[in-house]
Amino acid sequence: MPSISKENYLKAIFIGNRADKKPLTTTEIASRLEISNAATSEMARKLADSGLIKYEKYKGLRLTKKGERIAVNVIRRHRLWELFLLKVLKLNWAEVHDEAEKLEHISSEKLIDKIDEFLNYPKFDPHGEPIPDKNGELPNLPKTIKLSETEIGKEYFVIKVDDSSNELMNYLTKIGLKLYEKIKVADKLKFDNSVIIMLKSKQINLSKKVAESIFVSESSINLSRN
Amino acid sequence: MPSISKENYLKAIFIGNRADKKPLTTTEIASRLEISNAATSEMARKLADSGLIKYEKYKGLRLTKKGERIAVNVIRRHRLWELFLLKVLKLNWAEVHDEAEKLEHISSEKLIDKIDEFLNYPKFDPHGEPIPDKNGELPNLPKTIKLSETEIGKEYFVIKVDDSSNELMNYLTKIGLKLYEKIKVADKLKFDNSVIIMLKSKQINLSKKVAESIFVSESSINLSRN
DNA sequence: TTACAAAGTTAAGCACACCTAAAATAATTA
DNA sequence: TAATTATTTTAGGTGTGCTTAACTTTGTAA
Repeated sequence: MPSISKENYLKAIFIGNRADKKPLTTTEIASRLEISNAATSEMARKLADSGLIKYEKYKGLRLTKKGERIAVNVIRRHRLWELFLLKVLKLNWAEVHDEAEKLEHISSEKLIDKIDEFLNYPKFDPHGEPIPDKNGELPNLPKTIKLSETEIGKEYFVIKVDDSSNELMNYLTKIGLKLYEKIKVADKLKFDNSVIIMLKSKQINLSKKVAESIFVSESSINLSRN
Repeated sequence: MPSISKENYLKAIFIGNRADKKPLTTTEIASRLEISNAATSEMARKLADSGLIKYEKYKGLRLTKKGERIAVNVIRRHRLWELFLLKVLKLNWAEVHDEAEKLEHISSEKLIDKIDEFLNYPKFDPHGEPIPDKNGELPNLPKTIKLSETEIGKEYFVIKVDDSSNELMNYLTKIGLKLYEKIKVADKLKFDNSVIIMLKSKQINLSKKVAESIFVSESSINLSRN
């Protein structure tokens, strides 16, 4: 079982993973984890020694199958805790992330499975990110586009929101925009690139920045696993 | 905020605290935490430096008010988590303790308060140990005696059980003996010092060892805080 | 194609929390 | 009381994960 620190490196590598599969640089990992380059170089060597990543000096690094399994498991633990803390224990957005960040490293497999069961095997976390199952399988996600890139007049389902800002989550909660809801794009203003949507006959104007943080799909998704 | 390690020392000192209030020895703490004497001596110095314990070399140590506040808070976190894991997430006795042992150190005040609220401000953990409230106040406990020291023919309420053995907890669960239940001492056998009790018209023979691990009172207790 | 800036690695050192072994102190017994 | 034994502390050392500073490699612009 890798240390908390090692789990965080593996998770950062998994999440930072690029679409083109090119190796990540140690610098990218360092900046993501907010530690020095030096620490990352050193850790890269250790992780490579234990077969968790593939690493060539000056060339970057990528997860091995073994490392990926661990990373996916950490992400499973994180996302289940986030959902649990928000829905069951009613923590707010700001608290949920930080708390899950700690809990993900110290929860036994058994505890996580119990939480999974309690929540009835959810497929998505509160931001719409997929929750890997016990075997590391991710649920299918429909293809999503940014709300800012939608077509006027069409209907969409809200599938995912950027999880990096609690401010955004609070705002969306306040205006009543929830995941999986159907919306209609009423208009898009050239002037400021804001998007006007219809949500249950209510008209809402979303700024460019907000519209770029909301991911929608033309098809809805099946939420439960069984 | 003290480190996990420091919290464990403070907790061990609080729990090991003697009735006569005499200072504990570093050796006692070391054995409780299963670490070397040397480590404990060193830590005693550090804790004394930060004003969490009073420590005189070769003379033993005791908590200061400040140290006690922290210890009680750790115990609050532990006992709330134990109850939560057992009742809500249905972990078994063996898992509950180890898990709580980790969770108690990384849970924010806010999270603990939410758990407290979810459980409706319980006064006792699953072993019958009192749960300190947010201010560190412990609920009143009735005077208890060991089941092995009761009088034949009298009725008692089960108040507390020794929390050091999961085996015992499993056994009590199996025979259906729960906390707060009323029992009648039917007989006590001189032969093997076992105790025969009536539990809801069912007769159960408890061995000397079991009877010494169960604490009872003649009066029942008020379970909820409000 | 070279030379130099940016990116990345190694080296040396620190804090923490532990260890074993040796030294110091306290307690016990002759 | 002195000697012996038991307890407790100090000294020196280890592994982890971080730091800054110095060095090496890589990529780019002249």
